[in-house]
Amino acid sequence: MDTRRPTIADVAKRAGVSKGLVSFVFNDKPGVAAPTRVRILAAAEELGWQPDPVARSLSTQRAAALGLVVRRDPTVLAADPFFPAFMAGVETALTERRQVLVLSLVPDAAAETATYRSLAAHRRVDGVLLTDLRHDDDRFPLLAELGLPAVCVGRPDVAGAFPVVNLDDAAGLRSAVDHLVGLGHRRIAYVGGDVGMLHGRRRRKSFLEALARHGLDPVGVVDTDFSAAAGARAVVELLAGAVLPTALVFASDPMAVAGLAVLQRQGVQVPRDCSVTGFDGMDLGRHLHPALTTVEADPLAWGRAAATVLLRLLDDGRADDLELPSAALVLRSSTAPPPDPPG
Amino acid sequence: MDTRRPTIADVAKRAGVSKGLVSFVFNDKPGVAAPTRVRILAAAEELGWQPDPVARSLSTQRAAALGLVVRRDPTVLAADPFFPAFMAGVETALTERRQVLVLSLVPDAAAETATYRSLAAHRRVDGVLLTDLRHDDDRFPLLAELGLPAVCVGRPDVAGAFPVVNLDDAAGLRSAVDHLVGLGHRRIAYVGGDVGMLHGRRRRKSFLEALARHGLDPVGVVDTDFSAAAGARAVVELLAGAVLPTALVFASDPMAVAGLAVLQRQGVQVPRDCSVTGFDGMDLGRHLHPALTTVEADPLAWGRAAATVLLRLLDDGRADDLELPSAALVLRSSTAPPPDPPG
DNA sequence: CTGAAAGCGCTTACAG
DNA sequence: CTGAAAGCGCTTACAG
Repeated sequence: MDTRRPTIADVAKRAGVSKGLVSFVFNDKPGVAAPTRVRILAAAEELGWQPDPVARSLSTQRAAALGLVVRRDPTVLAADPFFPAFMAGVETALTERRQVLVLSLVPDAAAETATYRSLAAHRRVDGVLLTDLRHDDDRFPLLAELGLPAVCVGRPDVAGAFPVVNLDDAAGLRSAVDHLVGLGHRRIAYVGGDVGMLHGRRRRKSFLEALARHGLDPVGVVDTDFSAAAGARAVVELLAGAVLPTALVFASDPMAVAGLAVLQRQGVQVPRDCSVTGFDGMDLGRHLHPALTTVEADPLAWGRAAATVLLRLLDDGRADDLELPSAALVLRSSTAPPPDPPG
Repeated sequence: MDTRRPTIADVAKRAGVSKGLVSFVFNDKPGVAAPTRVRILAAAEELGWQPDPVARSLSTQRAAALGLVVRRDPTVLAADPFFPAFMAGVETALTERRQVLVLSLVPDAAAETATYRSLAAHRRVDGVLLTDLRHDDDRFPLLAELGLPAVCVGRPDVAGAFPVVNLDDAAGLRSAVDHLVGLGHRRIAYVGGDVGMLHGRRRRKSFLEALARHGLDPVGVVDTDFSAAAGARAVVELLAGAVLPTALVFASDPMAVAGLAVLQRQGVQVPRDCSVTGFDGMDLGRHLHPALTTVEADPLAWGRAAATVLLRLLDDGRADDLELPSAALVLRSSTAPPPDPPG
């Protein structure tokens, strides 16, 4: 019994054709007579043969792999519900296409750059998914230099060399503000994320704009690094301010959870004395006391879409931008009318 | 200007040697004269050449990639602090070795099997990291059939074909129980995880043994699937029982958080009326009110160790098991003496 | 200690 | 519509 795995030559011999023909069939090239095609497919099937991606890579110069380089502190990453779902979505798109996801978790900017360089130099991936887009993002010039195709997960702030798969945060934040104002809140504060990241920056802007549309100014705005610790500190700071907010809008769920704890610790009851909204739809939020009102997106769909668009870019040399359904407010029990409604 | 990337032939020509010699130098084979070696290295350096992993793979039949297939619901995965840190640890071990991590997130058993088969059939990875070990784990026969090397992250329940990198949970659980008993608790209940998973099963056993050493029986034991929702349900169930626990030991932090909320919702104050301990060291736990007493391991070190051992196995054909420092109890504020100490 | 050559398993012009 | 051959960029016996 031959334990050696079959090669294209075995299939060719069995089908009574040349290797080239077999290759043509498996690459959907035109010009193979239907009966021949059937014979070849049957031979491959019988032998259990599939093209070897490594050999194919050497010929085609394509890796059949997509890269995702995540530069985040593992602790912050662990608290974030986005990535696992996003990756699962990427996965669903890749599997059908016999592609693979190469993941790299890096601690800092230097490691990030080194990783992209290494991925490109060794052609380990054909393209990359760009998440956590930053203001003046140095990955754009880097990828241009490396000639590595990419898609932007979220809208970049520069005219793009790369296709964009966007999911609008603003609408969700607007609903959160509208909801609070509708409840009667006038003294609303915001605990934002990392403004070096575009989504952090945009959520902040969306909050301020939404508030302004009601003719309101924020009672306080604190920028953070998205960590729970920073969220907690921000609340301490806001509570020490001159005018106490009756509602707190957070740019992420982990911060909202930590903020909630600070409020409770200081004897502020949520939502009776102060309302709280989060952002991200962390599963744990629904199991808190009180359950967290938050803004939820669909990161799984986002991941699938981003991978699909990147694959399209690689195949066709171009791909259209894609706009996904917006993030939406999920009402739970951390919001209520303010303690002393005006009027 | 030549934009074509250099190949081994270019390096050989520049150094005035054959391609074989260059290859020997870059694969640390003996038998290259020192001066020649230096000349070759210099030529490669000047040209900025490094061996192309794809071409190398085709010759060596090694992928220079390790696989991690995670079969978990994205929601449960998102709540778990283990994986991001574990992967970051894997990363640190791989980078130095010019290896890459191929990650696959799969929803169910069928997809899991298909993924391992595909990874093996296409030689996309040289070996895999086995996490979330299960009782009677079907991955062992599968990997044996596929001839895919692996290392076990945690101790399997069968005599192993694969090296084991273990981190003992039992000690941490024991400290949690000892701590509670030392505080005066006698009515302790346990909210466990998925007993289909070995760590779920072992934590349960460790809890029961630790309790038995104090001559105590649990007031209740509930198995779950490790999800926050199940943790919440378990607490509802325990609170409806005949004898109320004064302390709850949870097999994971997300369950502990959800359980905490249920207690609070039912007017049970933590830790005054009931103490709570978690498991895993989720960062958010430290920012809760009350901050969660938990059992913490070092998943980053675990990831690095597991990858290192797998690489050793691939290089040498064998590798010794490795035992890491045990998980340890981290005291915070969710534990206190029981409301009515006996005696 | 070194060189020339075959081979890894594909793809893709090129010729017929 | 089909075949023979070169080439992708390495590694590794084999011969000297």
